[in-house]
Amino acid sequence: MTEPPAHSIWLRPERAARGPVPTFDRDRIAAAGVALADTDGLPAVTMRAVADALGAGPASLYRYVATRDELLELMIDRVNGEISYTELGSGVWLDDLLALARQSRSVHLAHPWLLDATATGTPVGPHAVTYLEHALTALADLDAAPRTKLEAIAILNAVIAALTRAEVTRRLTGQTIPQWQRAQAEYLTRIATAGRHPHLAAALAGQTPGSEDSTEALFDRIVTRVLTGLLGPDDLATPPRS
Amino acid sequence: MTEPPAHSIWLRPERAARGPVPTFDRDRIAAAGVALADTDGLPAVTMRAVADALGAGPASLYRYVATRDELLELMIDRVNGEISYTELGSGVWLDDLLALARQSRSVHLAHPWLLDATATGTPVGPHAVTYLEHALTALADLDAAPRTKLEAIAILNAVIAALTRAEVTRRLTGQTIPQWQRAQAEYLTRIATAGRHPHLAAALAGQTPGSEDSTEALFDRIVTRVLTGLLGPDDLATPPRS
DNA sequence: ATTTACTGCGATCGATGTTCGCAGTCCAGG
DNA sequence: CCTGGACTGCGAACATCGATCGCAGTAAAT
Repeated sequence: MTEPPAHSIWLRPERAARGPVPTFDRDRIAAAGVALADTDGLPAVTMRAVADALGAGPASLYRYVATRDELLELMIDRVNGEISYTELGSGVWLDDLLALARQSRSVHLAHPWLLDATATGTPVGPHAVTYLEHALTALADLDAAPRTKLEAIAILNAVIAALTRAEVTRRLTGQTIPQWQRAQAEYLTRIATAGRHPHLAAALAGQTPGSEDSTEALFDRIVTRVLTGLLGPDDLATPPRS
Repeated sequence: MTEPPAHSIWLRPERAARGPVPTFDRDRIAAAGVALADTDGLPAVTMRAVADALGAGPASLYRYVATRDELLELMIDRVNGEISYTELGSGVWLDDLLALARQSRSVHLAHPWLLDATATGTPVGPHAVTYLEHALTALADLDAAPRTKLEAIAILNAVIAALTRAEVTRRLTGQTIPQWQRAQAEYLTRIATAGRHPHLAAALAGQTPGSEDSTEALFDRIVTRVLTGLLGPDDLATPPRS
């Protein structure tokens, strides 16, 4: 009766009661995975690669992790631990959430693979729970249903992800690596100028690549507007329709 | 000198000038992939599965598609073609974008795998361009920079995806399929009630599972608030900070 | 000391994306 | 009408990946 632990990895004890002392631990494994992903991207994080980055055999990892997705969960939670909460506690919920968003953004920029890793609806690890708790703390004085607050936080995270993804791809576009971005741009302009898409053509033509806003300022502005739209007073939600 | 076409699939001609008439075409392949994904999920869409759903050999697909990701692009574009634009043209940009968002939502609900397929920053196909054009048309009379409009649309799409993902997982939670949702809920409540997370505990306790709003009404309300926050008048963005 | 439970891991399985080469098919140009 | 070149379908195979199995060694519990 060796019922396998169908639980989440966070509910499973890290060390067993009996048996030899393990050579590694979850932290070292997660660190190795993060290092690999940071330098060579998510696809480079294979079980074998992580294993012999640790100097272990290919099958040894399965003593610590039930599946590759659990390894990704460890990695995600590890970089979520890099978030700092020292700038919170301003007393203004919008400022606190903005600080939180900035922290999340910088983590995503430092670990671009995080965007792909969290893209599939991944369960939340301990550090994500800490993040959630701080966000709810920031909203404690706000008069809104808990459900509304949780939804606002979820949407904030989605917006952060979208903005950061655009930023990452924009950063890579200037470099040498990518191929499909060129193809997409060529395709877009070709389609737009081939008639039948006048507004798109105008929008693409109206792009002024130089003299952009500071990326941080733009990020702040958009996050601010989304948050005020979501959590601001009710009369903002029924605007100039008239 | 058989330089392979490094272009996007949308820039590549579907049929060759010479040679035998192909047995299949991109539409049929995309349809087969969509059918497979609809019934058994995205992982079921393997090259072999699609091939012999079509009655073809495993390697024949590569005459139509350079890689599996291109097959996914075909599938994505195909379901994007299910979007209807008949309810647009109200003259009020918010109503038009809301109608667009509703259409996008229903497509995502009809094809849940779309969430995972578009999660990785995928290039846009012809039908996505049509979608973009309609969104820009709705915003034509609005006084804002093209860049702002494009960003607002991108964020709207991200919000739609987040809301729809929550809806899909909520729908599956009631059923038999998933395992990790239970584990996650158990983990969340255990963590929250184990102290150190008072606001989370309060928020989870404050959930009233019965008497929820209509999902459509909630969707409309959130999308409306996000859009007015993003594209509404400027004085909304500097709120009760006082 | 014996039992029990765990660890590291070589070998291996099954599945998947993709490539190669060949035989057959169809169109363009003469 | 014919012929050459280009394309098609596809069986076979390759590389790689996630995951499993079983065994020898080790540490704690009894």
